[in-house]
Amino acid sequence: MNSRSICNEFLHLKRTDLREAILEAAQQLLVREGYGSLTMRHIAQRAGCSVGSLYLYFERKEGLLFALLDRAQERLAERFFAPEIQSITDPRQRLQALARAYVDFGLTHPEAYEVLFMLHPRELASYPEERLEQAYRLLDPIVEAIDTYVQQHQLEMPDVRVAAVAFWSALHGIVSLLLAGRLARLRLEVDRDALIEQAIRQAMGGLCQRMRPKNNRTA
Amino acid sequence: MNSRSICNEFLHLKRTDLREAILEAAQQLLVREGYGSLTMRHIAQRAGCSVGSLYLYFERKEGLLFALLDRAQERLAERFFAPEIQSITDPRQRLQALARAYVDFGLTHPEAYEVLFMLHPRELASYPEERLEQAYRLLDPIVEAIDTYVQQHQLEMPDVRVAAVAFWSALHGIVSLLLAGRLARLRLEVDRDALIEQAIRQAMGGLCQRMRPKNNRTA
Amino acid sequence: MNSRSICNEFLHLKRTDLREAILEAAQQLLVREGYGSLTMRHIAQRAGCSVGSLYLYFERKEGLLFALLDRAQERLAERFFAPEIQSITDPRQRLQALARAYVDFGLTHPEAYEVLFMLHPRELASYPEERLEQAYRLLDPIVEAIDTYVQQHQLEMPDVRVAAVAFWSALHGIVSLLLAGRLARLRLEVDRDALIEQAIRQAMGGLCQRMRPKNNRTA
Amino acid sequence: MNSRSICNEFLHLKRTDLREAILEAAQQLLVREGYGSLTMRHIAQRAGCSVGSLYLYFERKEGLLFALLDRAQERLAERFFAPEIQSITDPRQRLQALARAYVDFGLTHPEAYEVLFMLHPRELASYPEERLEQAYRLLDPIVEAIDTYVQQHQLEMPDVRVAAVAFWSALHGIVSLLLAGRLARLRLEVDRDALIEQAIRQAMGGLCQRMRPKNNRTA
DNA sequence: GATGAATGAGCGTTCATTCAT
DNA sequence: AATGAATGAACGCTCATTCAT
Repeated sequence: MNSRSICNEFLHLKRTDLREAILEAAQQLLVREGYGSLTMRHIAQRAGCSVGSLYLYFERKEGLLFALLDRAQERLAERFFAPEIQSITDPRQRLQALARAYVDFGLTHPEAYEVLFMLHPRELASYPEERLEQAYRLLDPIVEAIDTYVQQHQLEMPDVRVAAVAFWSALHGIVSLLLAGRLARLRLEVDRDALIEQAIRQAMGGLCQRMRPKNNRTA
Repeated sequence: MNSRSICNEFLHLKRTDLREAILEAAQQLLVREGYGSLTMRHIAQRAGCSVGSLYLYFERKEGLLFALLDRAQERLAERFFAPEIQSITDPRQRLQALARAYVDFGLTHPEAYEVLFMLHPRELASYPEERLEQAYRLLDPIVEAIDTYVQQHQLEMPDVRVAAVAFWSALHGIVSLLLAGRLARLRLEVDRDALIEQAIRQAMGGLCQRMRPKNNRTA
Repeated sequence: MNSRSICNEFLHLKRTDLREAILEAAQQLLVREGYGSLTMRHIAQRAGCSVGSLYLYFERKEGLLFALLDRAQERLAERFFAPEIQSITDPRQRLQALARAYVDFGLTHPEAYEVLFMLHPRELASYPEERLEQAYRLLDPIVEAIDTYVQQHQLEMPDVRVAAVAFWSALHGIVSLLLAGRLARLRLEVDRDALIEQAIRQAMGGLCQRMRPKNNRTA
Repeated sequence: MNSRSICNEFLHLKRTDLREAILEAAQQLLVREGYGSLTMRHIAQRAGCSVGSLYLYFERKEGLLFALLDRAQERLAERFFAPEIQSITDPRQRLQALARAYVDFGLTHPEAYEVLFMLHPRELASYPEERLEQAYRLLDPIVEAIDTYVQQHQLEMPDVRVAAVAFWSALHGIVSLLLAGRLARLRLEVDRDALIEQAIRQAMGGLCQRMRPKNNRTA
């Protein structure tokens, strides 16, 4: 072990700090200025380091984005597996809690959400397959909750995973529209929270519509 | 007579059609390569003309994007106001037809949908206000259909516009996830059409969940 | 003589008019927007014709500039050889009248002056030698007036042509500084006309300073 | 170690000197090829660096021009405040020395002169006001010298500042005509230096012409 | 005679990336 | 570990000029 290694160990905390600072800077820039303004120059400037330093921690810009994705995944996972939610036994309430957690996560961590679900896959073409699949495994809690819910209420449902994806897509719809600011111009009479609550209500309501199929389908 | 003229004759392309060719090229590029690759050089190359020619038909890149938006609006409007849908009298069936038309529009005209609903508003900052509001007025048929549906079925619903937006956001969710290719890796057991059908079913089912609110909300 | 020639004769006036309109447009643009903004597009737009039409009357942009030069020469010549000036017999008064005419010409026809004396020779590199020399022959009236003046007052003067050039350069100095707007910031207490009058006075005064060389040179 | 490093070592050029090399290149281009050819690409090529490197030292092209102006100002100031001139006590001789210094400065530093006094103000529209006024304050030594001269010789002169501007404009006239090469074709019998000397003589002679106004003005 | 569509070259500028120090 | 100087390629855009009609 030469002096450089020693130095590295000694500086270990600082090293990690700069890496984090870079990721934070990139995240902030992404959500504030948009992907088009997410340049290495700006990241370095906001992180308070030189451009070259970025390449000490990330091989290329793409790798930096991948790291952002990893972070975002972790944060969403923390939400989904939090004791507050896991301790809810009633499947409907747990599903509702998960839905709220998802939307809340998207709105309070727009940068993470944007990276996770709104960045075009093109930009992440070479994101390792395994890490990407891991991302979508975040849906498992929703699948499980729906499964339990369906079984308990004896609902008819051909494929619970399909229902879960449809449920998730409804949540993604409201989050992405809100994040993109597309609902601002609609001049709704209700505030944002009421809209969200209604969207969640409808998403959950959609899960049990199969109970009375006869009256509705051909009415 | 140079090679271009020959080519043009061969392709039966009048020069006036170059404007359309440019828009087509831009649309294809946008959906295939992403906004980041939507450069004037690429558009010109794909349209088979020089960069300068783009500026004969569009004042700036922004104007070209705006024209794309206008086209997309027209196409969606054609779908929504088609006789096949307008002739449906049953409000539920008409709503379902609108939902299917919306999703189908998004999937068969991904470039239009992407421009309309997935491009970041930042890129369209100077899109004329009136034309943008006109775009969102495309949602009116959905609002009306839901309104009729709710009244006919005597459903409780605090604000039909909010419900319509939530309904729309569910549709947008499934379309945007499909377009972004985010559902490809989930290895669902059903095909794409079944997933869409289920998503629409849940979105519609969500509209009538308020009929039995007491047992579910606080159970 | 075919029908085309007949047509040409018939339209002869119109043709000449367009040529004049182009030159006028170019002149106005040159003085209002500067050489950097003197583009064929702008000229055509202001002249109310198409870009291609410019090339019917001028082989290239350079040729158009040359024509501007020719016009400017003619205008200055008209001033210098006007009866009002030619009829002045007193050499000093004629010289003064010429000086005033020169400065007035520069200030009232800035576009012509700019083309004649302020455009960088680089831009006129291929201006035909003969036409350029003809331009500088415009100085002849000044030379003659000074010559008569010197002889009449029996002034000592080694080379009257050199004196004339120096005299002219003083006039050019004040005109070019005024045209370029460089004197605007000096916040002089006098108005423009007084400054011009003083400049002319000094230029003329400089011609007779050799009369009393002893007291001045070594004082 | 690539070829550039070798070249740099060979030329004993430190990297910090690149800024100077860029300014030198720009100066040469400006005077040799004209403002129209003063492009960032040409500057980079002549300076032996890439285009991007220009932007390491100057925020924009305009900033590069401003730096040129600053340099030119300094050089002229050095001339005017040189001990050789400041030590001259006789006001007439000092004025003559200043005039010679001015003309000599213009002819030996044509690039500086062109930037300072011949570039169209349009190109320098956003040059900071203070720095521009500082440029024109360079004329102060001339004003002072004339003032002293006038007082000592008890000349009549309504406004010494106006006289100074007229004096300066005479100098500017000869310098700008020489720099623009407009006098080359006149085929004068005297050489350039004699012409300059005569122009200065006339400019100075003009300052004392008010001594005998009565006989001349209305004759 | 007149047009307008078209182009290739070039403009100022910014980008992700490299590398000697 | 960290830097900052440097670059080639690409960006959106404008130019003078050509040419079939």
